[in-house]
Amino acid sequence: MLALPQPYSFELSTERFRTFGPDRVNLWHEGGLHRVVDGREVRIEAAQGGVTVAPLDRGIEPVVATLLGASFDLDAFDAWARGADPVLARLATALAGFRPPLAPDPFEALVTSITAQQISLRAAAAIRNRFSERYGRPGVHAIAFPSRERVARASEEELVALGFSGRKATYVVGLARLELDLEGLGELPDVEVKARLVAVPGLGGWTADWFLARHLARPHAWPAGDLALRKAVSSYYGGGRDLNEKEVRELGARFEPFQNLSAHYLLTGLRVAPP
DNA sequence: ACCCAGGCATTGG
DNA sequence: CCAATGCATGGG
Repeated sequence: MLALPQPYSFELSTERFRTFGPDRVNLWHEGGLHRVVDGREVRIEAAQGGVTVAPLDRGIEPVVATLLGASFDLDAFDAWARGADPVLARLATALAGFRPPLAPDPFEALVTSITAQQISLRAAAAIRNRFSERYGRPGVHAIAFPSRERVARASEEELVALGFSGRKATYVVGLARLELDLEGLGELPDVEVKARLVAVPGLGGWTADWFLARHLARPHAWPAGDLALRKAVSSYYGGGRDLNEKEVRELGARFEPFQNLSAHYLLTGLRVAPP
């Protein structure tokens, strides 16, 4: 049993893993979430006061806690939303206990974003599944996301055969082979993380923002360029008009200091509790 | 047979 | 500096 700060909604928090098609790395299977952690497949299920994790070997708990977004301060967000913003006040109630899941590993976070650039999340998931099946270590049902070392030995041609564009194949193999301490990025402030990432071919502002949001869980991360976020912000705040990236970025100031949680509540809100 | 989908780099003005 | 262009697959 892994206790999570209450309230916690396993159903809402894992919605993302079911909505865009099957994800072999974070696999929804018979009412539970399966993922390979440290080489062993674990099954995570809803339980009173948190989740059960089986098997619960040494060292598993911190990774699962990260995966499930345990570090977000939902109480503070909830209190702020009720006082500051009617839209989020409503979503905080409608989505009570929703915690954005995180990518526990930086290489996984970046490659996942590269696959999702420009194309639908369903198409990206299909390509990523083939990629994981090809290079990842299989568990029982789920597959471990391919390691950086394994991808460094892959060829661009192989990736293209899996459905990557020629460009994305170059980016992914290049990232795997790049001498850059991805783990060390977590020690740096937001702007510095972003600067280092954007300097890498294939990683732009959108990818860097999602890295800050969904890997590092940085409170101020606000992916204003994201198409789905722009759509969500437009429908909740745009008065029937489509807001452009600049407008969405400027509107982000209104969510200080909870831009990351606000973005997730708006995105999930649009699917689960539309205006 | 289209068109769009949770971008990015390159090229041309 | 900004606009136009090509890219890959999956779903409508």
